[in-house]
Amino acid sequence: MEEQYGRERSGGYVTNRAARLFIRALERRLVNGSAGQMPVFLALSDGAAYTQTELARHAGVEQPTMANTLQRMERDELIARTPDPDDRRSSRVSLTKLGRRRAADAMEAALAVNAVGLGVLSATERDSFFALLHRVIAALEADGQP
Amino acid sequence: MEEQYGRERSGGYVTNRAARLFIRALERRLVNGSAGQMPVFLALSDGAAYTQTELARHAGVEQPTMANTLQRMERDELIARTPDPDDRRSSRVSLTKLGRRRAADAMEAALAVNAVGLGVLSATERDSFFALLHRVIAALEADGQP
DNA sequence: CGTGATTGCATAGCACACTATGAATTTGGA
DNA sequence: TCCAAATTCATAGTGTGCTATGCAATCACG
Repeated sequence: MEEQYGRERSGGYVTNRAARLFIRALERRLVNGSAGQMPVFLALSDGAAYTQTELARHAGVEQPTMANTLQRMERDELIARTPDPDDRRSSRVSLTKLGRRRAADAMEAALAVNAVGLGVLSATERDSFFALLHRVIAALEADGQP
Repeated sequence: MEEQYGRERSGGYVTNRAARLFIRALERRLVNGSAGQMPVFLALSDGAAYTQTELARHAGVEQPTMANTLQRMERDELIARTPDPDDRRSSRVSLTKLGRRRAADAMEAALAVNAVGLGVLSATERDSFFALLHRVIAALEADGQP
């Protein structure tokens, strides 16, 4: 018998559902700030300054997506851009004082959300969870390439 | 580029990344049509007619999200709405002939994407994958409730 | 029977993701 | 040197998701 295609056995459905629940759980814990800023906070919170392209690659999103996110974060005075002296096309992005505060809050919230979502799994199961997801991610990334 | 430990051990990051890769893999295989329509196709492809609220619940999205999706699908003549004779607030949504064709295409594409993404896992690992994700989803759903 | 609560849907406004495209700058090769 | 290719970023347009809110219809109960 053919495998019945159902929502509950669809990798796309379950990962999408889990991802949206993670995002909502995070945003409930953040009065100001939203989930798309997390990878930027993660990259910059140690004081480093990256270019937009580096941040996009680091976050695993396309460049225009990161451009929009940085525009909002600049509007909200979470980041600052300083022109790159060696390349006039480029800026180095770094956190403002406010940005560092928000980054610390966001990091704490992310830990709490992970505790809720993954806390129902044993340490061994958590390892399996990440290992399986990483393999699925690798397979899908390979599918996108020529 | 060295891996950032935090990102790779964040449930939100990995599920979000996997979900977006599933969506992109699906949409590459669909010339017309996009991923948000999948749950509607899935619910209606057996000829059933549901209300908007039922579809939203079935898809696991909020009502305004489904309202937008149905509006686009109606614009593209994939669905039709017939007024509910018993409740003048409500309509029953069903697939048009074009919608049924697109639903069949989408279902086939979804199976192909699952084969790519989950094909790297053994049957046992696939079972673990879904079981673990369902438990994480349940934990996060519980977090949202009072 | 009426009225307050609930339900079904629409709309507004935002965040964030994508593709496609273009402008400016830098790089590299003939 | 000089011009074509590559790189960096911005912008336009669309889809999908959310919360907040409002209106109309239905329901429930005193």
